[in-house]
Amino acid sequence: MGKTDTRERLLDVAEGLFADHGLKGTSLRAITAAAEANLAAVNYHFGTKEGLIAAVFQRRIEPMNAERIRFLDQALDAAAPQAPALEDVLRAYLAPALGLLTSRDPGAVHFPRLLGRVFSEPGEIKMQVLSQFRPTAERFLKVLGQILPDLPHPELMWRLHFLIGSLAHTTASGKLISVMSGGACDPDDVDGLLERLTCYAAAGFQAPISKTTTRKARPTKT
Amino acid sequence: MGKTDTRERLLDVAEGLFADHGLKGTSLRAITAAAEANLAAVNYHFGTKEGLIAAVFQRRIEPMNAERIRFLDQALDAAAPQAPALEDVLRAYLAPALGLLTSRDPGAVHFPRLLGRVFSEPGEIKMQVLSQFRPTAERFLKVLGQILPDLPHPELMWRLHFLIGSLAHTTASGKLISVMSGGACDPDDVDGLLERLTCYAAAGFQAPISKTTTRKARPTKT
DNA sequence: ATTTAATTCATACGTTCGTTTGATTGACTG
DNA sequence: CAGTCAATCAAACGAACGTATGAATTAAAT
Repeated sequence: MGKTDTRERLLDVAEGLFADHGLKGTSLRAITAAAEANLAAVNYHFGTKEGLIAAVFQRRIEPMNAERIRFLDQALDAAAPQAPALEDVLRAYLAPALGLLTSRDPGAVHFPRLLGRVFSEPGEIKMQVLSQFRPTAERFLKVLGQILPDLPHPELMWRLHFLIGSLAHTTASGKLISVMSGGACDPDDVDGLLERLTCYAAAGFQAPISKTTTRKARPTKT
Repeated sequence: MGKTDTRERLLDVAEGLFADHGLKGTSLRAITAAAEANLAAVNYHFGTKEGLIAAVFQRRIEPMNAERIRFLDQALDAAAPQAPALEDVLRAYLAPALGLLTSRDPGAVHFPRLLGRVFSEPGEIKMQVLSQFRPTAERFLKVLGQILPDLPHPELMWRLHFLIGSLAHTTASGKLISVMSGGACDPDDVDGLLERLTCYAAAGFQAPISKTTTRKARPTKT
């Protein structure tokens, strides 16, 4: 009793350690020790370290994609036959990622941190993870394009890119903003964070396109 | 002739390799081999691997801070005695980071990528690097606070945090958006990127504060 | 109760890592 | 010329890494 499956314990522990110390920075010995399992357990259950990494991501990404789509459909249904509010679409995208931060699932708390980190990992893993997000992102882009019909498609992609950056940075850097702000900003207030980011990004998405790409765009050098 | 100082060559090579493969993922042997130097050269010139890492960051951060302050003062002077435009202040913050992407300095091209990565590195190094950005950030926060007097200070910090996330993600993930957009978005158009991000963030900073933190903020569960 | 399959275990292998050492070089100084 | 000092070099060190192996253990099935 109590002692869950070894395989699951390894995933939980690895999730946290990967988020804290990076993929290369976390040894199988550290993982198996923290999970109170034998060193060979990882290779037995996942074949190789890369297999473990892939399993850690796979376990969370699919449910997260599903929840995003579900929230999006919810917003679409609620507003039908009209288009949903921009804020609601953005919330549908952000909430599943931020929601993990308050999850009761052990290990899930660390996943957003790990996810924010993967964007700056070497090519192989990054691309493999990111490809799993693409179909969901494209569904959102389609809806966003209908809400903002005047925005050219590449511009829309850039802005979603910016939003994902804000999200990733916020989840990956943890209590950093708390330190930088001297405690004035509370990163544990997930609901508040969701509102803040939604409202910030909604304004950004609605910004008029800058037509002056060729003006004295850059502050003068020297 | 030609062959520059070993110390400098090590810094240039390390900068690129760190950006590509991470700090833990880059061995001293890979660095010294690429720099055509002896393995012991790193320990001779920098004491330890951490010393090299610190030197790599230190070389770029101070000039970058100086340039940000210079651009900010430039904007302040140009608008005096009135407050500068929000866009110009944001540009002053973003331009020095993005400008490195088109620098002729060998290695400088890779630094923004490396910088975007450091936010998701383990505590020690992250805090050390970030503390060097703090004084500059506070100067910008002061000016931004004057331009947006109705925005509470924590809210302003959050929005700068979001902006830094967008910046870091854009520089760290390199050609990712090009792949995801099927080539529709060109990450090498640095001037365009600066304008895009400036205009997106300016709108975000000006967004009205969401008063409804307690409303049905989150899409309903289950 | 005996067999069978799945899991855990201690142990070891071959690499690669960061760091250290002591000799060697080369240029400048007295 | 002899002497000094900073820089480079080949070689080696112990530690930590991912992985493999075969025996020991457990649980399920016959």
